[in-house]
Amino acid sequence: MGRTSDAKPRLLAAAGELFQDKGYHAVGIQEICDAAGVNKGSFYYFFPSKRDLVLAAIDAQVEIYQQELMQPAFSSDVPVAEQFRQFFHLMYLARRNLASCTGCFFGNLTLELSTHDELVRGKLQSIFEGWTLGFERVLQAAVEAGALPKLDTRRTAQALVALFEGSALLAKAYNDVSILDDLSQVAVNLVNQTSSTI
Amino acid sequence: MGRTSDAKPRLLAAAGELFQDKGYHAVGIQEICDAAGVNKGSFYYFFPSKRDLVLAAIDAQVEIYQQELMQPAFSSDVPVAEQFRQFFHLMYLARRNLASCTGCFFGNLTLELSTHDELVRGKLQSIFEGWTLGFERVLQAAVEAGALPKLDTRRTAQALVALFEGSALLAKAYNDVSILDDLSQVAVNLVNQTSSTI
DNA sequence: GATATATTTTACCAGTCGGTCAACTATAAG
DNA sequence: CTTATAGTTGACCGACTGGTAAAATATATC
Repeated sequence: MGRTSDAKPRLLAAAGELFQDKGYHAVGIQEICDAAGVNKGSFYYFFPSKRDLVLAAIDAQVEIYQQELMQPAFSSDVPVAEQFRQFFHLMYLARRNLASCTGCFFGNLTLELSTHDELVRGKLQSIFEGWTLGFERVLQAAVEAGALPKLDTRRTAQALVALFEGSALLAKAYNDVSILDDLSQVAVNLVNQTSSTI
Repeated sequence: MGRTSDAKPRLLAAAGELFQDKGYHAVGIQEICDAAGVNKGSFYYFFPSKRDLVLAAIDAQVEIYQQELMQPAFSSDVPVAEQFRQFFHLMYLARRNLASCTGCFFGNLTLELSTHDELVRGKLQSIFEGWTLGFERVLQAAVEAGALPKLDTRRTAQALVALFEGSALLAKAYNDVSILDDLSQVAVNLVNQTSSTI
C-alpha cells in the first residue's frame, strides 16, 4: 500500500549512463537526480548512499552485458574463434553511435574505485572472474570437440578478457571505436594459436 | 635572482603517486600539497590549475616509464618475444612490493579523464601511440632479421599495448600483480604466433 | 471513504572543493 | 650592502559535495 514509483529504475538507468561516460567521482548525486527527474530527497529514500547506488548500478549493468554481449556472442554455432570476434564486434556496434567512446563500464569503475572501496573491487573482480570462467568453458568445449588443439584454457580465457578491456581502453584513448573491431582479429588469432598448446 | 626551490618537483612526485593510487578526482590539491610539504598558495605559484598539474605529472611519468620499463626491456639482445615478456615482468616487479595493485598510471587517467578533457585524452593517446610505434619497430626489426615470420606489425603492436593495459586492469581488479607475469606468456605467444602471418 | 504507508518535496547542513590574493620573506645577482 | 624578484604564507571565497530531516502528498488496500 501507499503510492508506487518507478523512480528507482530511472535512477539506476541514469546512474549507469552517467557513471559510464563521466566516471564515479565526476558525477554528483544532484546530476543523476536531474537526469532521472527525481528529487535528491527521493534519491536517499531509495539508496542510503552514493556507494550503494554504484553497487546497484553495477548489478544492473551485469544484466545488460549478459543479455547484449555474452549471450548473443556465445550462443551461435559458428566456430569458437568467430564467437570471440563477435563478442568484440558487438561491443563495437553498441558503442559506434555514441558521441564519444566511453570504454567498458566495469573497466572504468575498476580503475577508478578498486583502490578506494574493497567491496566494489571484489564485486568487479567477481564479474571479470565470471567472464573468464565463461570464456574458459567455451574454449574447453571446443577443445573437447576437437575444434581446437589442447591449450591453457584458464590463461587464454584471462588473456581474452584482458585484451578486451585493453581494447576498450585504447578505443577510449584514441576516441575511436574501430579499434575494438580491429583487435577482434587478434582475439581470433589468440584462440586459434598453436604456439600455446601444452 | 630571488630564492630557489624544489617544491615543483616535489609536487610532481606527490601528484604522480597520489593520482596513481587514488585517481584524479579522488585526490584534492590540499592532499597533494600536504604530501609534498608545500602550501596551497605555493602550489598555485607553480601550477595555474589542477588540470595543468596533471598534464605536467603525465609528462613526468612518461619519462619514468621510458627509463624504467621501455629502455630496460627493449635494449637487451634476447629474442624479441622475451623482450616483451620482460616488459610485463618489469611492471610486475615495480608493483609487487606495493600495498595494493594500482594499475597503469596512463590507463587509469585514460578511463577517468579522456571523456572530460580533450587535451588530456590527446596526450594519453599520443603516449599509447608512441608505445605502439616503438613495439612496431621492434617487431619489424625482428621480421627483417628473420627472427619472426611476416606479420601485421601495427595490429600486433597495438594488441600488445592493449594486452598490457588489460593485464594491469585485471591485476588491479583482482588486486594480484602476478596476473601481469602470468599474461606475459600470452604476449610471448602473440609475438611468436604463426596464425597472424600475412 | 478511511487510513496506513510509500513516495515526494523542500529547505537545510557541515565539509570540502578548486582557486585567489596581498602581505611577507629569503636570496641570487649587481 | 642593496635591491629586484623568486618563492612562501595563511586567510579567504563562492560553489558544490554527499547527506539529513520533517512536513506534505498521493495511493493501494481494506
